[in-house]
Amino acid sequence: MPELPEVETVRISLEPLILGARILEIRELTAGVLYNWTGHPEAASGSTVTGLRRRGKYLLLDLGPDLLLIAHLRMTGQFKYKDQPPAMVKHDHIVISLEKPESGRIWLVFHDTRRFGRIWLLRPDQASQIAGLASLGPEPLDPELDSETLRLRLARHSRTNLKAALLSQTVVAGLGNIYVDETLFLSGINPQRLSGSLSSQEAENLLACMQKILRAAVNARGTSVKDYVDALNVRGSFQYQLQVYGRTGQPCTQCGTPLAKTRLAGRTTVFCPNCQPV
DNA sequence: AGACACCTGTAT
DNA sequence: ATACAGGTGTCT
Repeated sequence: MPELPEVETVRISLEPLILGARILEIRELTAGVLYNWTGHPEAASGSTVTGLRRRGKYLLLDLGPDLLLIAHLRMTGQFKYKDQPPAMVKHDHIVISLEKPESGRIWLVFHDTRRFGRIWLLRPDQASQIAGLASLGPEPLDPELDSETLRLRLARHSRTNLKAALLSQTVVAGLGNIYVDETLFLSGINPQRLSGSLSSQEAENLLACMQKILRAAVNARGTSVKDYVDALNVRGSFQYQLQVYGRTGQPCTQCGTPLAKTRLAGRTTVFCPNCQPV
């Protein structure tokens, strides 16, 4: 479900609600979702949420200087914020109960229909052991990222197509099926183009389009095609701005040509054959 | 680099 | 009954 804009929206919505709160207990309702690498079942109890960060599609909760809670929502994972004792429902897997200094108790429930999502409780020095996190490419919205860096990182996967390369979190972090298709459409680049074939000018345009799409999606609080809601159960609105994702056969918003669908990197890929020529 | 696996729900 | 869904780790 969630790509960079959705995870960022969860982070933004949760930050003012849980920063400074003290964890009372992390309760596991379903085995295999929580990976406690600290060696202590109660390691988090008594620790304070001192920071909420995002890296790619990972959400990182700093629990003081010596403890870290990392979450990946994968397809259908969701944090539900509650200020009343939550009634458990199907697919609730983890309950974190906290206490705010001046107010009362709050709860964070990790809910995940498909159970692909994961939560790790670990020491900060263990974070590098999460392979997917350690191998992430640069943040696409980092102002330090330049298009030549992007072009060279894409060129490392020169024998595959741009769709697959942009989905690979090691090239650039945070894009998934929706935002890769939207970025390539806005760039006017065919998703089948070889990853190493971009000119410097095309790479510059690609990065600018990627950033424009991601910023607009964050501003719209993410895309809610189906399941996605933030921690306060609020849907995003970027689905109303989608140009290609989910619009197979519908007319291109730029030229009217019916949008085409193909399968790349195992994922449905929608593009305009006229605006994104091979 | 690509197929398959992991899960459950929904649409056809 | 079958295909497909915002993702990614593990096997060819």
